[in-house]
Amino acid sequence: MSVQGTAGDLHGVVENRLRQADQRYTAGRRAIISLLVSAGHPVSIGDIADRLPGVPRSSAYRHLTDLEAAGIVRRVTANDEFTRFELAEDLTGHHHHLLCLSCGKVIDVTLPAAVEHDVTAAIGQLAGAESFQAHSHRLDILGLCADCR
Amino acid sequence: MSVQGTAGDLHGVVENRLRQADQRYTAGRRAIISLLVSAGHPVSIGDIADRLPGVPRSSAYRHLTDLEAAGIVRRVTANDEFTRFELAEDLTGHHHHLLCLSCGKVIDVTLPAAVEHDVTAAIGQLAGAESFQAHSHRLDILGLCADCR
DNA sequence: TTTGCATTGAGACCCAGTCTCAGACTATGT
DNA sequence: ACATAGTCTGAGACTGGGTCTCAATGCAAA
Repeated sequence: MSVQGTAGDLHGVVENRLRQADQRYTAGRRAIISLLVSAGHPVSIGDIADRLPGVPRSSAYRHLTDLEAAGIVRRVTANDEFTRFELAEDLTGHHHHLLCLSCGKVIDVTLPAAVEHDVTAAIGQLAGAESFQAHSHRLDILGLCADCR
Repeated sequence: MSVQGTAGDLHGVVENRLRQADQRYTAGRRAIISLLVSAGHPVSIGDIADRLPGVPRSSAYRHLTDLEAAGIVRRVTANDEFTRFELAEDLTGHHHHLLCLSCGKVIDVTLPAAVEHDVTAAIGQLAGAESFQAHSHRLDILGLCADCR
């Protein structure tokens, strides 16, 4: 289901999606995508400011908003932390998060396929009962990471 | 597992928990708890300001922070919306949320017990593999409510 | 009633995130 | 090569949710 392969493939996919949204794959956007890929976990605006000092804050927000609208990145909101961003699920595969309540660290994890399947089926039923149109779901596990426990 | 019963029981439980945290169950806090109980769904600061005009914003935040620290209320963060608050799970029972991406509405739902059990077991395994100490989990279903779809 | 401590209201303050606008860049037509 | 139109970018002002401070008040125990 997910689009995986070399980094070159991924940049091509990103470029195509931006094209479909009438947008260009410029240096600033490429820098942010490369950062998200190399990080391998959700990244905050602060991380981006640290690692990409040449990209101003307003541009970073704009890029991320545009990339989100084009279905390339996704927002991750921890409990009361600031927003983080990661590559969209269809570029990386469906997964969930371990969120450390102490340091804010985010670790990606994947449920066993059978459990994920049951959850998805249950969500379909619950949503149907409320006439709710479900687009996606997120399962976040809150606790303390190995460093903070 | 959940502490349920009459409203009187609940206020007693709240009072005891505050006592254990060396805090009093004062009029402002009681007003907020009553609002959370009567609302029956997560409530935003804006809702509190509307329904409890006598409670200033700074006091409302302080009360909610204190109540959260005492394990009486819980924060619910929608995708990029502002924070909402609800009674802690052990006062209302474990449940999950349908979050409307358009209007921000939150609907409480409960997974079938068998699915919930499998999810909890899977979380235990995933957390263990990462040396992560899991305290709780949240499953949010994102989409459009009946009014917005 | 006094003393000590928790609680409260009012408002200044902070800062993540948004908005605006002028200038730079890029693609395409001539 | 030049012009033109439209997109993209940087800089900074602005917004508003959330926090912090501090003086005043309320409550409990002696």
